[in-house]
Amino acid sequence: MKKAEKTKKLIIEKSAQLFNRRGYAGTSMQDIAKEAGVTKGSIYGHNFKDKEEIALAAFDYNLQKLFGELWKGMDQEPSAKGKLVFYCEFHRKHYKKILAYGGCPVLNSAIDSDDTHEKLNQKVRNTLQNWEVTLSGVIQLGIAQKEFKKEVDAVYYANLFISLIEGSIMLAKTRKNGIYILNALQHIEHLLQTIDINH
Amino acid sequence: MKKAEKTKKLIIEKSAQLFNRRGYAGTSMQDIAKEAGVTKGSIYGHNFKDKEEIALAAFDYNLQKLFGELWKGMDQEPSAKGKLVFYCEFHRKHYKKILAYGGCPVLNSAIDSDDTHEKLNQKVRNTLQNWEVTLSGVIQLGIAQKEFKKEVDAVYYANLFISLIEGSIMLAKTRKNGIYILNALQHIEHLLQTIDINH
Amino acid sequence: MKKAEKTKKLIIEKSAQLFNRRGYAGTSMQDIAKEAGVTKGSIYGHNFKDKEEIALAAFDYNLQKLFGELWKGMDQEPSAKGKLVFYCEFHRKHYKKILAYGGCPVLNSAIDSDDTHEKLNQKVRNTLQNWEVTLSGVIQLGIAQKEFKKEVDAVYYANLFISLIEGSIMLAKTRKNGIYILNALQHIEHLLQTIDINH
Amino acid sequence: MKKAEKTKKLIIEKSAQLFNRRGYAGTSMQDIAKEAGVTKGSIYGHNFKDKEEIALAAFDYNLQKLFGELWKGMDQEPSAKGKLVFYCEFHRKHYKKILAYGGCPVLNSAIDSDDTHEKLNQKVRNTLQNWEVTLSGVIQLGIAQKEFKKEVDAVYYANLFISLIEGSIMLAKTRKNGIYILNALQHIEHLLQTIDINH
DNA sequence: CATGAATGAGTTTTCATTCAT
DNA sequence: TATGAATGAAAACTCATTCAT
Repeated sequence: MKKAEKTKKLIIEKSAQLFNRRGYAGTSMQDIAKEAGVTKGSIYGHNFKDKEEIALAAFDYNLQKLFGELWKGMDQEPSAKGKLVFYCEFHRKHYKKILAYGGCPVLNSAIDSDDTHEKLNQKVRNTLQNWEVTLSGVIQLGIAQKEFKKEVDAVYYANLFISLIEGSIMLAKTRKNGIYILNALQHIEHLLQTIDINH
Repeated sequence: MKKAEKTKKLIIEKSAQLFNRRGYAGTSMQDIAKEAGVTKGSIYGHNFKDKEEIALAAFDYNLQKLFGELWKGMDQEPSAKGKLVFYCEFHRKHYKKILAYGGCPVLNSAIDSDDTHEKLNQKVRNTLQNWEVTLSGVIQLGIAQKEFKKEVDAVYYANLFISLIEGSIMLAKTRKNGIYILNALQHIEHLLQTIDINH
Repeated sequence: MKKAEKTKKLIIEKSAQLFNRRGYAGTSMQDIAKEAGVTKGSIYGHNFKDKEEIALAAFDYNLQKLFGELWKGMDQEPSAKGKLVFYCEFHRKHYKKILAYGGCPVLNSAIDSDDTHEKLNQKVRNTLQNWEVTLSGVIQLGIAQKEFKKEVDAVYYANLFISLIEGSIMLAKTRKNGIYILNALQHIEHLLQTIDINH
Repeated sequence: MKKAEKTKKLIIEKSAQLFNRRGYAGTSMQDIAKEAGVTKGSIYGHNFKDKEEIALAAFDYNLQKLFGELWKGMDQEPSAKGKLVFYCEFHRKHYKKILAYGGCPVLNSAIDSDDTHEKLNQKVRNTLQNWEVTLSGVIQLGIAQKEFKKEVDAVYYANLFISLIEGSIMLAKTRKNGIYILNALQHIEHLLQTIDINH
């Protein structure tokens, strides 16, 4: 990797943490430059058109950093149930890291960008749609593989899972207590029982 | 009401909308002054020490405006089940207004304030705790009144409800579709069935 | 005294302390109104044209408050030597009060007003001239009354006394130690010995 | 010298004059920017945290500018008497410049900063202490070298000299007449005679 | 007369962005 | 390319003063 690419990556990495913690308006170019150890001027050099472009790249970086392994891991599980159990295990294993990192970047960016930053908002929208598609796809796979009852509404459950996790991350972050996430995960696993074909 | 009080109320009302839509850093005193039809200077003449103080008052105002009727209405219902059904009905009836208003101020302020605005964050924390206490209190009332099974974990369910609603509001706001909220409410009502003593 | 006059006096008294401590630019109309327990608007009522007018009245008030008794007391002494000893005694007795009050208003206003507030500066200039005239007059009286040597330069000594006292007040105020004033007074009294006709 | 250093120096130089003439509160960042020919924003780009930091640097600059040569010159004189005569000569030579510059920055800052600007006040306090130490050191050297009588109280005289000069600068500035300084210097030289071992 | 409210120009400070070197 | 320096607009907040009631 060339130096320019390395610097660009560094700027994204460092800004990503800041954006996740302080939001778009709360993160200054100064802060980013300082954190990345480069000059403000050089950020514009050949790398980024403006602050928004950094924020967009930072969002992608955060997604990959926090959830990259999640989808990979789920892929490795053959059964739908296994995939969804992995989904819960993953969050149970990593929620502390997510909280320490400033919370879920999807939730943070969703709230931060609505009504103000259309492009970032669009990115979040796409992400949430992908999550819905992926999770509901797994559930439908489960139905096809006779793991889950055939009358289960896959999209409905997918979004329940997302709502439970994002809502409980907000609770945990604000109330400084991870139990809310653990309870939400427990409930998701309970739901997996109820849609199990053997239930 | 005196003129000063009227103006003060106006400043809070107008700023409350702006804060809910654009967040703390994204809302300038200029914006507030313009929206309220007063000069920047005069805002400080109305006993507002600084921007933070306005934001704190605005948060209280938003809470009362959007959820004031909720707790009142629940109080009127004698049965625990009735209270919780009212809770769902209320959200079903008002979610469009909430979305149009910029989303749930508790969720928005929770995300906006963490890591940066301690006082507002504390207010949100208190609000979420009150919600937990109130909802779990209703469930425990239901247990006492033999409406709900005695082994039900009241606090656990209370926070599931909160997570589901807040998470789904984020989804609905971002994906511009109220269905996520309706589905979350449906699930809450389903949960109420499962904890019913006659279930 | 009518109420209006009383209020006017109160404004002057309270502002006088503030001006002496914080200077002209450092004292706001807000501060004055608060300290005097009146509204900002009422200050302008029929009392004062603007802030400068208050500062001018406050200067006169401070002069009278801190040094009014000095010139009266000197008047009562028949001999020139007695007058000047009283002058020293007075400062020895009152320097702590002067320091606690924010220092000598003549010195403070002299520094505060030069290059910026012509009218106040003129007032200070007049005051210092009066002091010179009064003190040198006493010395000349002493010469006439054969208390002091006839070749003594009255104006020269008068201004030495003023310089010593004002300079030492600055030292005492800044270094938080009254000894500098006491030493200056001791030196003035020593000088009185040296110009004594019996020396 | 690099451009940045040059600009920084320029900002200090220009602000130093303004602060000495108009005081801290009376000097605005706008004024400084205009005088230095830079934009307000750029001032903060030159490692000045805030206005106070500029004022502190300006004070040091003024001290060096007006009195730097004084202590150097005194160092060159071998005898204590020579040093103190140089001290007087220096002031006699430069008092017009000091008056034109807005007066003595130590006196000005002492009055300007007391009760309000603690850091600047501390700097002034240190300066006055250094002056005391330096002057009394010279007098003690004179005693050691048998130039001055051995019973002379060095600290007492040092502060008399400072009081006389600072007090007379205030007089001269306000009454627009340098004679007060010249008389104070004459008196200091007279005092040097009286403490001379040959007197 | 007195007051509450407002005004608008002012304050210090920060920002994203540009550009000569 | 990279950087130091600059820019100008905008941020939060304060001020002396005015005036309708």
